[in-house]
Amino acid sequence: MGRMSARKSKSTRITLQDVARKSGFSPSTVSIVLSEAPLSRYVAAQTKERIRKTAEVLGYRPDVFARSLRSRRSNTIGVLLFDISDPFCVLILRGIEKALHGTRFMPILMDAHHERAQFEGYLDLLMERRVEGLIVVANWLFDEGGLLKASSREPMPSVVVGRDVSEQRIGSVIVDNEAGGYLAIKHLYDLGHRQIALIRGPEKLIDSTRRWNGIERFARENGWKIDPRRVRQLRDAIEPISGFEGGMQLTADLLQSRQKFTALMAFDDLTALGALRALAQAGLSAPRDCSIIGFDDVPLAALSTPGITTIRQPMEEMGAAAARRVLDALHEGRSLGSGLQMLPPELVLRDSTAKLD
Amino acid sequence: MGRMSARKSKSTRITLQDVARKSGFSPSTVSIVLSEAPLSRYVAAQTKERIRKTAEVLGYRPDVFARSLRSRRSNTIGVLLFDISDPFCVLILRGIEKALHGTRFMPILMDAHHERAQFEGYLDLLMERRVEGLIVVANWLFDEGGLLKASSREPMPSVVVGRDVSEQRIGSVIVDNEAGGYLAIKHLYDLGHRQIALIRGPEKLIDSTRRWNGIERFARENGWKIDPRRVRQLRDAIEPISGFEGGMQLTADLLQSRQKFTALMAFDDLTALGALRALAQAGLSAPRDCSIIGFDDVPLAALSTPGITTIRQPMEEMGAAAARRVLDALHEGRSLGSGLQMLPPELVLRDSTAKLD
DNA sequence: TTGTATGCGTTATCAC
DNA sequence: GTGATAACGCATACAA
Repeated sequence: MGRMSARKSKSTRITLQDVARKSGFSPSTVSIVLSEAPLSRYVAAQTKERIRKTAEVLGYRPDVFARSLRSRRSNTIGVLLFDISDPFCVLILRGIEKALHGTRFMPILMDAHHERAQFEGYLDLLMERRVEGLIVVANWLFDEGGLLKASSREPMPSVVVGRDVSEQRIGSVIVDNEAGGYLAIKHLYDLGHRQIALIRGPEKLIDSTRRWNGIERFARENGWKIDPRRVRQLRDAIEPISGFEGGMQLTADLLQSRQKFTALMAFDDLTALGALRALAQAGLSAPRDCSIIGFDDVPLAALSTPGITTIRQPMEEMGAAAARRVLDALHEGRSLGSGLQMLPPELVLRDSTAKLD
Repeated sequence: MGRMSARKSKSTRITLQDVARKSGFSPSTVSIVLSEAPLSRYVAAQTKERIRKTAEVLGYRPDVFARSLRSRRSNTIGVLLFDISDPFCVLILRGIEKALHGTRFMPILMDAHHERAQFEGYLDLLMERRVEGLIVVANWLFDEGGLLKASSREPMPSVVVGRDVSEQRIGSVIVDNEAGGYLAIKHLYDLGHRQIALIRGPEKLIDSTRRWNGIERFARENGWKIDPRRVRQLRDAIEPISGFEGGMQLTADLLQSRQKFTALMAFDDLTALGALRALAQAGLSAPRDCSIIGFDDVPLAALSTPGITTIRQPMEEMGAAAARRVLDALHEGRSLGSGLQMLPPELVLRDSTAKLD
């Protein structure tokens, strides 16, 4: 009776045992062959063939849970988003997915809704699911402390994309913000603009400083003077959308200040869109009355009218790079994952900037 | 020696056994208590207390894989997106997440990149991971055949949000497109517009027809005549972004046709943005020269200048509704999930429409 | 009300 | 080159 029990599976779920019986080989051999374990190198080609065929015919699907329980490998990589509604994230995601596609790994996504508690909670969840690696997509502010803590508790290859946390022992993939700031201001300058208003990013965001450094370097190199009266700064905030509000408000403020400016460099595209709105409300339009340049090249930048000239972050590539680093670390066994990787930005010409006449 | 083996776990992973030993109860009791099984009703309060405390102290984390292997439950719900880069999806996602939060279920996201093959592949992947329910977020075209097939192979509660596939045995959650079309045209009409251009959605998209029906009903009820010379239709396409291109092109076409129109109703927000661009290229602007209304209320609609007046789909609610239906079916054991659920649209006033003077 | 015994489907370690 | 056997960590039927 006990011997028969395996036979009476009602839901006709095919197990490895079934394949073994049908093919005439032992479960071990079947397992080795079907999971392409190293040992399968020593299995006769004919045997492999027969086993594979049988599995195919029976429609065998390995049980993920049994496999993971036994092998201690989940074949998953955790992807922790800080806020998926930020268009910045989506393309990064795509890059990650593409890089993971075809490997044995599948991404598990969690969105923290820019809430710290959720972030930690989901991190725990991912660890519980035994993800073998971790990619954090960070936009704006996020507290890397929690990540560090968790990551050290159960060390695994971790990469943060969008934030430089390389000082900690975690890998980072970011765009070269300094070069981006330089490119942006250079573009406006090359168009003939000299009276340029600047909206800096939030103080606590390291990106802000980097981009600013790029601007200052350009100013130094070209004998251009930054007029502090034409500079504003976004306030620290946790929601990306606040860039729009901020851009709108600060631009209105700039307009009221009676400091003439023929061009405006916004911290990012959302800020630029806000600036556009403020301009319109004052009866002005870009680029006729004022050129505007953004940063990021989120999808919206191309869809607004006028299209926003901007500095593109290669987001898909950044995502892919992050994924590849995790994969490499996983593959090579070394816990590599530390160190900073910077990708070059790129000027994208659209219609919001024009030559000063 | 054998007896000791449990003790020598190197990575200090705490198992249920450890909790049992430490607390002095048997593994089964501990299991019953910690997983809050029905039987735990009969366990002495004091026992529960002691077991919970011990687990807490030891830092016990149940092994997801062992648990799922044994219980045949994955505690996951598959979420299959047709294209995450469509802003339409993101809010739906959020709704799903929020509804699932706090339940024992966690969503597993897969993005098909509007490719049919990927769709099927990921569907398989999800089944392999033994998701207990399925939510498909469908925008634009998608072939429901595959879903149906898979779903019938291993029946589980499935809901599609964004497409009406209730004819099949799958649940659907959508916005009331007919009411939406009605609302949109009514708004323009109420503003005094009579010469209204219309850009219909792709022919194969059932939503197009529904919205059109709403328009026709309004026309009938108010003695307004739809002039076919002012009507255009988006071509069938699979990428949501094509709405922008289409809107731009068709609007340009309308402008050239010399059929005067004072307002334009676009199939969706992306189409409206395209129309805005075409208008600008012709030296016109909304709402001064032409009022424009969209559909969906994707995040971009609020950020463009002028802000797009639009018909809001309650996306977050739709996602939540879908999730709740799956949860209900799961909870009640019945395979309910069939039937159509329609949520009401809502007019969102922004700046792209104005009274005809 | 609690404990014992067994098996979920795999993979890993040996032995042959 | 292949097979027997023992875990992996948990949940549950059944016994007590």
